[in-house]
Amino acid sequence: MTDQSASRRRILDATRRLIEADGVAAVSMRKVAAEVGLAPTAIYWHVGSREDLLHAVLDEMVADLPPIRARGAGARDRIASVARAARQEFLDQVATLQLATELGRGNELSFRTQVALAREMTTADLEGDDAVAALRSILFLVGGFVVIEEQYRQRPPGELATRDLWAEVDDPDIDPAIREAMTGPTDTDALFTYSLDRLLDAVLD
Amino acid sequence: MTDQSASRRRILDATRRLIEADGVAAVSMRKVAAEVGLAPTAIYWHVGSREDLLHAVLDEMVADLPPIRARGAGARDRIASVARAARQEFLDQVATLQLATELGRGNELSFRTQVALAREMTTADLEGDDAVAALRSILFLVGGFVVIEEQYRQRPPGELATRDLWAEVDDPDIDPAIREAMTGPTDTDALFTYSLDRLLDAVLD
DNA sequence: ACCTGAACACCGTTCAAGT
DNA sequence: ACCTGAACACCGTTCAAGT
Repeated sequence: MTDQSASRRRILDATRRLIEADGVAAVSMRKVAAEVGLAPTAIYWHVGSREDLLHAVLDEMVADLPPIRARGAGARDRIASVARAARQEFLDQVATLQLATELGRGNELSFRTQVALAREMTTADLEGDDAVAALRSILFLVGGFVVIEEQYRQRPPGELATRDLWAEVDDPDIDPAIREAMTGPTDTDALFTYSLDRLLDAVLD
Repeated sequence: MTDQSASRRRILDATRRLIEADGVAAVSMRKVAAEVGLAPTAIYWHVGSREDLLHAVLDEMVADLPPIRARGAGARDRIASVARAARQEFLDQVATLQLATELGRGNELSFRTQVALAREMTTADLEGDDAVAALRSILFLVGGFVVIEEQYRQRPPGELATRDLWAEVDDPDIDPAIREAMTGPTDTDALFTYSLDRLLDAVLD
């Protein structure tokens, strides 16, 4: 691992820089090669195909993720803190999430959270099918929020947000107050806390 | 709308066929052109760029989606039925979801569910911030499930599922029964029903 | 109005050839 | 072991030219 060639090291670093600056789509073999001052074909010798290259970069990104640590005293607090930490991790590391999704390795990221949750469930003496169902439902909540928030952030300039679409709704079967509220922005932080709290209410003991 | 040229019609149909068979990535101007028997450059005259083409196809896919209808008598049943119908719609129309995500128009799909939920909230006399928070949390639950299930389905052949990763876990802080259960398959239908029920428990009155 | 062909600037990838 | 250059089969897109 430590005796990799300097060229390989520079190729991986340049690729990661490209991804974090302009997204996965911005990575081309010719661009990476230019960045490190090699012929495009030299990349193949060091890291293999474009896909191999992206996988290698993701490996390093995943290794660099901070561990998910539980905080707090009670079981509920600790479980909630894991869920919040997992979400925060990917809000902070958008490139990692995007690359993992692109390569079909989102499950690897999810796994870290699964293990952390399983530890807290065990500590809290939660057992059996209920514990597993609770674990998985929390997992989907976190994963769902992260992925949807990410999609929301990547909405192309021209596209309308749903709050704009709501401004044009004129439906007598819909409470005007609800309609009005839907034209406002969504506070995803607050919504996540709310959803998580409600789910934990229902799922724990 | 009805007086579009036959060529344009055939271009849109061929593109949609390509997307539904092999995914968005399989759509190239040259392939579409070959499919309809025109020179690649003729596509530009009829539908504009590749992006314009994809947007036009998505427009038609969205128009073809069946309306989301509430079923049942009580408020809770009707709200749950909307959530289930919304999820089912996209499990049935994977190509539509994939294309919308790719084009950053996932919010449009979400909007249909938002309106249907707002109607049921109004009928049930749910009002104020609580109703909106409930609506949005249900929305994120449905959206999260749909997107994650979709990602899960697209896992490339070589990649490991998290259940495989669990098989190698040997952590004294994790209940062996939980570990064992996590090596099994996830019944996403049951998990969705479970999560939705728990959320509705906590969110409705 | 509708379509073609040539052309440009990009891709990923293979492979023989060099040092 | 490490790297280059030529080459192949693809891309999206523009534009002048044809009917």
